[in-house]
This record gives sequence, C-alpha cells and structure tokens, in this order.
Amino acid sequence: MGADSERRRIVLHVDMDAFYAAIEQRDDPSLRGKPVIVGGRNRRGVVSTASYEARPFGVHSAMPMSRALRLCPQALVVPPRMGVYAAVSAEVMAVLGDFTPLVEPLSLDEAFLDMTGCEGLFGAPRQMAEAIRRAIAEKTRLTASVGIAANKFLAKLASDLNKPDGITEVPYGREAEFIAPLPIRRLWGVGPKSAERLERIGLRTIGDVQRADRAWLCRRVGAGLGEHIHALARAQDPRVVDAARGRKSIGSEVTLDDDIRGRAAIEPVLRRQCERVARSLRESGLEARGVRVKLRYSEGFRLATRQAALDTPAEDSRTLFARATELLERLDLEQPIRLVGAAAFDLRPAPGRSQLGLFDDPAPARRGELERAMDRIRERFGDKIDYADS
DNA sequence: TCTGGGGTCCTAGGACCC
DNA sequence: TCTGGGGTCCTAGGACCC
Repeated sequence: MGADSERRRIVLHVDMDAFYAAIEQRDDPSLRGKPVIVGGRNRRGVVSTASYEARPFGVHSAMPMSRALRLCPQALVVPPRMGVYAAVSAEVMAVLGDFTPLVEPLSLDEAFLDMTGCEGLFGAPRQMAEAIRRAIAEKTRLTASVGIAANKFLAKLASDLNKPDGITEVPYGREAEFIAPLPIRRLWGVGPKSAERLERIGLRTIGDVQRADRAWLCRRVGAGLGEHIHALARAQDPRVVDAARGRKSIGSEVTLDDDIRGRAAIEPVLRRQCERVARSLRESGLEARGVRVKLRYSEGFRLATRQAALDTPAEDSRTLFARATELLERLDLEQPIRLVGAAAFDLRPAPGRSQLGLFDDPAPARRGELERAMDRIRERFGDKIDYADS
C-alpha cells in the first residue's frame, strides 16, 4: 500500500508563512514583533491573515474582525494591499520557476512543484527545499514552509506540520502509517460538514478511514466523497502538478456596509462589479461566454445565484451588465441584501483585436476595444476615471 | 461573534433528445 | 391511460480551499 506505485514522484508544496501579514511587517518596521491583523476595518470586516504574534490569542483567518479585536485588543489592523501581495507573489513564483517549469500556483501564497528527476541538479529532496527557501528569502526577505512527499495531497499536508519556516518530509514508503494518527479534518476536501458526517459514523482519524470498507464508506457519505477520502487516507493521490491550469471564472463581489433593497439600489453596485470583471477579463486576454449574478440576503445569510450564457463572447462591461440585469429579474430584490457580485465563466482566449475606427459604431463584438482604450487611459492617468455612461 | 473576496469542484434535478 | 430508458446539457446550491 505504498503511495503511488510506478515511479516515485517528488512533489513539493511551498507555502508562504502568514503571507499578507509578513509582507506588512517586512515593509513597516513598527509592525515587527507585534500582533498584526490584515483585514477589513469596516463593520462587516473579517480577518484575512493574522501574524504569528496574534495567533496565540485565538485570532485566525475568516474570523469576524469584531471578534478578533475582542480577543486581541492591542492588535494592529492593516487594510489589505492586494496589488502589493500580487506583485510579491509574482516574485515568489518566478523564484520557483528557476527550479522547475512544473510550478502550479494554488493561490497568491502557495504552489506545487514537481521536482521528479531533479536530484542531479539540486540533490536530495530536502536539499531542494532548503535551496528554494533560501532563494525566496534572498529575493523577498520572507519565509516559507515546504512539504515534501510523493504526491500533492501529502506534500500539502506536510507543509502545514512544521509552520512557520520549516520543512517536513513524509517518509517514503511509510506514508499511510505516517498520516494514520491525524484527524480526518486533515484530508484535503474534508471540511466541517464532512468531518461531522464522518464522525457520526465512527471515523475520527485517517487510520479509521484506512480500515473502513470502501463500498460501505461510499454508501454512507456518497460515492464522490467516499472514493476521494478512501484514496487519500491510503496516501494515494493521482493528481499531477499542472503548470498550465487556466482560470475557469473571474468574479467580483462586494459586501455592503449597509443592506440595500430594490432594483434601483442594486443596479449601480452590480454595474461596478461588471466593470471590474470586464477589466480583469481584458487584462487576462480572455473573453467570457457566460455571466453569473450573486446576491446574499441578510436574513439567514442566504445566497442566491442566477447564470446565463451570452449570445456572443464578451470582454466588455456593457454586455456583461446587460445580461446581468436580465438575471436580476429572476431574483427577489425586495429582501435586504448584504452582498452583490458578478462573475464571468466559460472563458477562453480572446481572438486578435481589430482597430476601432473613430466613427465606427461599437458593435457588440468590438465594445471591448472601447473599454480597452479606457484601460490604457486609466493606466496613464490613474484610477479616478470612470466609464462613460453610454 | 455574526460571518470577505477570490476561486474550484461536486451533486441533484429538470429539459431535451432519440 | 397510468406513463421506458438512457445520455447529455444546463442550472442552482453547497462544501471546501486560501
């Protein structure tokens, strides 16, 4: 029951330590050594990242800021600077790319690397990890933790075991034994809901799942989840490191300080989200064939979505917004709403772009050109410019 | 304590077609 | 007149991850 049978793969999971908070402490010496919370300051803000000094107080990601500040009143709250984090992330990914082209970013602050066959260049896996950590520290003055294993799941699990600033190698050939004592919550894809279901049928540790019968497991929790955790618990994960994975959707959403209701109040917010999505599409050189609208109602924290295909692929906000407003007709707009979002899906690379003549009518397929010109103006003169109303 | 914003993947039910 | 069966696509919701 080894990990993956044929050939030993060497997968590394690189995970930056308290990424956003660490960047803030790096850039502002007065924050160093102190509990720092990166997150929204407003009434409905949550913790995005807590520095290691803040964590002993019980502060962690996704916690409402109001609660975090009750737990740690002396914490210094810093609003997120996503642009800066994205730039540092690009530096980190570039460093990783110096070691292998097989880099699969998972988010701004973590990535998988397939280093199979690289021993000749970098030595044993642990030496690879050391070299990577050194290179990241030199380039960014930030620390990373690294997990080393024979597949993605194990590598990801491992990077978390010696955080921060550590390396964990899952002993090859003894993977299942290594993870057996860990709680089921460590299985990738098992969250609070699934953990509760599994505990109700008597499974508490990964070892418990190893001993469970596969068919029984699938009957109890469904085939999808059953097969998935049956394999993971046995330290098997066939998913390969995919450096070419493309985005499937691009969205923008906002939680409002105060609830709104009614079409007249919702539309301007939705328009703004469509503009952000469209701009992001153009920056990525993608066009969308579908639009989704998302509303979250205050009452019961209920989420509703509606989606539809577009007649023609689009990368401009007018087309997205036109379809989005149609979708609003299928939603209840009179209940108090706390979040409004838009997303584009069914993405593919935008074909070559033609020049738009000065007096041409901006036909739907070319509206993107108009807005792309606005993008360029915005780049030159800053972000204060709004789209024309037409 | 009252729940962000960016995503991915899975599932169930209905429409539609042969 | 008491109602097939499968395959595929689409939609909405939900769990999960960082």
